[in-house]
Amino acid sequence: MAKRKTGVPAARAPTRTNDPARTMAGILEVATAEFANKGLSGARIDEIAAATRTSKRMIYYYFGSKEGLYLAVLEEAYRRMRSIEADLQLSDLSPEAALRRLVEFTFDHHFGNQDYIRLVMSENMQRGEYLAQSKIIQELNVTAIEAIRQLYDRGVALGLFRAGLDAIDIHASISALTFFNVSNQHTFGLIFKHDPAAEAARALRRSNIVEMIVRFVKR
Amino acid sequence: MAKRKTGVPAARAPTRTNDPARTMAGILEVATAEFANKGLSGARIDEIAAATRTSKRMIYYYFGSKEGLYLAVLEEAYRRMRSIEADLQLSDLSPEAALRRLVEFTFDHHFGNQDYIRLVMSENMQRGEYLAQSKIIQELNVTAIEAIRQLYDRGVALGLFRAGLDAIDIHASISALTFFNVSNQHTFGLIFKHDPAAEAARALRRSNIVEMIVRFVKR
DNA sequence: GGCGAAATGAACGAACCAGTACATTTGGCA
DNA sequence: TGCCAAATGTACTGGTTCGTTCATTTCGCC
Repeated sequence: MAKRKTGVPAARAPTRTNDPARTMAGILEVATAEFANKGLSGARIDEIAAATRTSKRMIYYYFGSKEGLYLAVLEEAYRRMRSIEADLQLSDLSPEAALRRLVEFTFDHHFGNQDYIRLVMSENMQRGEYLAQSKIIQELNVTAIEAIRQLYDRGVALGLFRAGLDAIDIHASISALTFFNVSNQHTFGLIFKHDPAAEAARALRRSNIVEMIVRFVKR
Repeated sequence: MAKRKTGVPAARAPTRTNDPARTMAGILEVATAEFANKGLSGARIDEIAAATRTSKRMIYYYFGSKEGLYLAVLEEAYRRMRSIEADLQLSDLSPEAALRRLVEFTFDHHFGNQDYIRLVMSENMQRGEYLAQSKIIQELNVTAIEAIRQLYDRGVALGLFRAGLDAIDIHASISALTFFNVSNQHTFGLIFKHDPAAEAARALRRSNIVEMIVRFVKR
């Protein structure tokens, strides 16, 4: 108002710059943290907007609704997850080494991406309602299964693993053990307080989980 | 108004009956379902009140606030959980049989009490904030650990189990595998759809979990 | 049989919150 | 260089939701 008005370019006044991609990315980043922290119903659009460089208006402009934003956050989180676990070179290793590596990776990855864990928890509280709406996610974690199937089949062929197991079932066990370690840390830790040297406790837990999976598949 | 007024007892008109215990129990029951379904922030006090024989006024009269009601629900759920798992006669069985029985029981119990699972999920979304406020819960699941410790020590003494394991760690594994089976059923089932003969799949999953735990502790 | 505390009912209010109406600016392109 | 669609800012609104106020009824007890 005071700066413009005349034909003068106003010496590059603090003027707005259109940058849709940046705006959307910024919204998604803030929204991811908010939804991960408070869940779908606990999250507040106003708080997301306030933490953004832009305004609430833009959230609705790009994502349509709170649910639309939530779904976009969910999809992005799954997509990121998949792309990371894609470049895990397992075929070079022996079946058992590959399995150990996979479990260790999953454990560390879950521990290091608690926002993702909490988003999945949240989505399970919604009974998968929003994930079901997503087309792109359906085919996602099939790759995770493929990695297990391949290493498992190799192990069976070499006589190292016992036959008759299901790759999905193995995946379920790995996920359960590593996911729970993060998802239920608060209630579990509260009842059985053992945080002194949490670092050491976690390392021990990690190796026990690896051991449990390996023992399950070996003959 | 029309019924009373005169000294006539009005032939036992549909008159109110004070029954605090019943009122509180009714509120708790409805609230448990609501909080389990929608979580703390998703739950609606008005909906709880509507589903009750009584009114919203009574919820605040007895529980003070939404959070107070939530905490009461949480405590009651944990208490119920503990009382059920208390009468599991494990000392009569061999260590391995006892362990199998404990895992099977936990699996079935988690599957059969999904409200409890969802309340625990919800509480973990709140980072254990409310559970931490509860005095009575702190000492609760210590009994669950004791059961494991006893059967494990017996197994080690008999040379059946390998030494050096931690009862809390074993408990964590059992909980993780059985809890996840319910808590993440929606996202997991969505990605790897395998519901045909869900009954059979669940039985298989159950026996695999038992097998995994047993293989972990045996020499 | 009546007194007072406990228990209950009905309606209301104030804050909160998702979503929108209106107005403006930016920037690619003809 | 001017036009128009895309992008953005500001202020508001209508419904929802926790919690309360005011009034009444029940019932144990003296």
